Amino acid sequence: MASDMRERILTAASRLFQNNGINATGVDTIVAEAGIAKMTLYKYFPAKEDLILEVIRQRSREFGAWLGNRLDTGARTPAKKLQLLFDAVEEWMATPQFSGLAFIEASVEFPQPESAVNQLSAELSAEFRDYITDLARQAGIRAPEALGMQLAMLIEGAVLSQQLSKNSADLEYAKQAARVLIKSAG
Amino acid sequence: MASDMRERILTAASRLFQNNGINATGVDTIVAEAGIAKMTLYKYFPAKEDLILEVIRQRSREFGAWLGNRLDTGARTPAKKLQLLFDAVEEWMATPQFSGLAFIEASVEFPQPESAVNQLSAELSAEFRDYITDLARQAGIRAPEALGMQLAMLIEGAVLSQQLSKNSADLEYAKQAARVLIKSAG
DNA sequence: AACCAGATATACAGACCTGTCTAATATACA
DNA sequence: TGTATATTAGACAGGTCTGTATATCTGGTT
Repeated sequence: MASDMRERILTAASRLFQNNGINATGVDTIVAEAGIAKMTLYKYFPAKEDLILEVIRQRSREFGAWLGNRLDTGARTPAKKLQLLFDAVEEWMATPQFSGLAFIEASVEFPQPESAVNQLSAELSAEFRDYITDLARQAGIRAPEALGMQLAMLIEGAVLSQQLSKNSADLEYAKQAARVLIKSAG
Repeated sequence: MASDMRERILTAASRLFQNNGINATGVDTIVAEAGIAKMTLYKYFPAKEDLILEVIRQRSREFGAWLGNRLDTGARTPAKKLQLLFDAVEEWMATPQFSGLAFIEASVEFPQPESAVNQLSAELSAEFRDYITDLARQAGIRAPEALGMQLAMLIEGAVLSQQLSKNSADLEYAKQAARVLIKSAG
C-alpha cells in the first residue's frame, strides 16, 4: 500500500535521526534501514528536507497525542491533569520509543532562523508551551503563562538531562520541582 | 605567534559551529573564516574531531570562569551567590558572545555514547551540575543535590528557550521559578 | 493472457567532505 | 648574509553526499 511505504520511510528516518543525528544520516542509510529503493523515497519526499520536516511533525504529533490521551484518561479536572503532567512525562520517557523532543534536536542542528527546519521547530516549541499554559489556565492558576513556561523549560531541561546523564534520579527532582512550582503558583 | 594561530582557529570554529551547526561546518569554511591555510589548522588539530573537542572545552571553560567571577564579585556568602545565579545567567545570555551551552549542542549532534564528543559533553554537563550543587551545599541547602539538579535543568531549558523563541520574558519566568525553588529548598 | 502502475536495482553526475602533498613564500635568528 | 622554521596557496586523492536516469521486475486488474 502507498501509505505503508511512507510510514516505513518515516519510521526508519526517525530512528536514524535519533541515533546518529539528522545531518549525519545520509539518504542511502535511510533507504537501507527502511528496506526500500531510493527512488521510492524521492517519490514520497522530493527532497531530504521534506522528510526531515515530516519526521519532526510526526514525532511532535505523536507525543502530543500520547500526552493528551494520558492526561485525559488519568485525570478528570484540569487541576489534576496539571498535577499528572510530570508523571506522564516520566512514563513517556520510559517508553522504548522515547526519542527526545524532536523540535529541540532539530533546532540545534539547524540553528539558522531562515532555515525551514528551524522555523518549524520554533512553531512546535511554541505549541508545546501553549499547551501547558492552557492546562495551567484551565486549572485556574493565577499566572498561567508564567507557570506554563516554567514547566515547559523544566521538561525540556529534564529531557536533555536524561539523554546526557542517563540518571533517572533527575526526573524525580524535576517532578518535585514541578510540585513546588504548581503549589506556589496556586 | 604560535598560540595566536590556535586561538584564531578556535574563535572562527566556535562562531561557525554556533551559527551553522557542527556537522554542517566544513574544514574549508573554518580555514576561510580564520584567514589561515588549511595545513596550519591540521598542524594544531590533527583531525576535525580534535578541534571540535577543544572548542567545546574552551567554551565551557569560558562560561565557567565568567560565571565564577561574576558570582564572586557580586556576592559574599554562598547563599547570596545562589540567589545571584539566575541574574548572572541572564547577564551572560545578554552578552554578545553568548553562544548557548556548548555541551548541549554537541551532545545533540553527536548522540552516540561511544563518540568522544558525546563523552566530553556528558562530562562537562556533570561538571556544570556539580558546580551548582556545590553552591547549594555551601549555602546550607538541606537537599543540595536536588536543588542543584533542578536549577541546572531550569537553566538548560531556559537557554534552549531563548534560542528557540527569542522571547526574553522566558528568562524572567525562569528567575522567578529559581527563587521559588531556592526558598522552598531552604 | 495482456497490461500497467509501482517498486526495485544500479549506475551516475556533480558537489562537497576530510585529510595529504608539494612548492613557494615569509619570518626570525645566527 | 645564510639558514631553519612557520605559514601559505593550491592541487589532489578518496570517499560520501543528494538527487536523477534507466532498465528491470512484480503484482493486481481486466
